[in-house]
Amino acid sequence: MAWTDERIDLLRRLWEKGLSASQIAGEIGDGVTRNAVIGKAHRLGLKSRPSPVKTDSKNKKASGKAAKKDKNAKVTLLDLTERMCKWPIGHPGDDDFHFCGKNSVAGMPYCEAHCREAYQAQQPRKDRRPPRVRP
DNA sequence: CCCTGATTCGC
DNA sequence: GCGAATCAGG
Repeated sequence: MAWTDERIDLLRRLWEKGLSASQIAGEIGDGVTRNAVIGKAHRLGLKSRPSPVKTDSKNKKASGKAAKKDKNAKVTLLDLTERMCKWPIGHPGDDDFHFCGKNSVAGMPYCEAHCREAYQAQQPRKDRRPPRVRP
């Protein structure tokens, strides 16, 4: 398969749209793996941060008109599932208190972004290059 | 075990 | 240029 302009364009859109590499790969199909997507994306000079899943707390900019989703769709504690980010938004007791609700990383209480938030930004990997052992 | 993107490196 | 394998991390 070749990266035609169309595909590249699609990749760009989806990537910037916030879809995960695996999602994009699945979207394109045709044997494209997430690695291929990431590889290409990287090559294209698209983002380069450690697993970003945008902390989109900020509502999207409404270009003129926006087909708003459920404005009252707040993720409450009761809406949380095992795989949802339990990052609190607002203060407990507050009327606006809700949760991030994004897909959380398996085993983690938060989504990747918030996990990283909870801990610390990833340290620059300076020395990482153990020679791969391959015949 | 699920997943994320990053990087390397033979092709 | 491509992407599988690998890495690093949660």
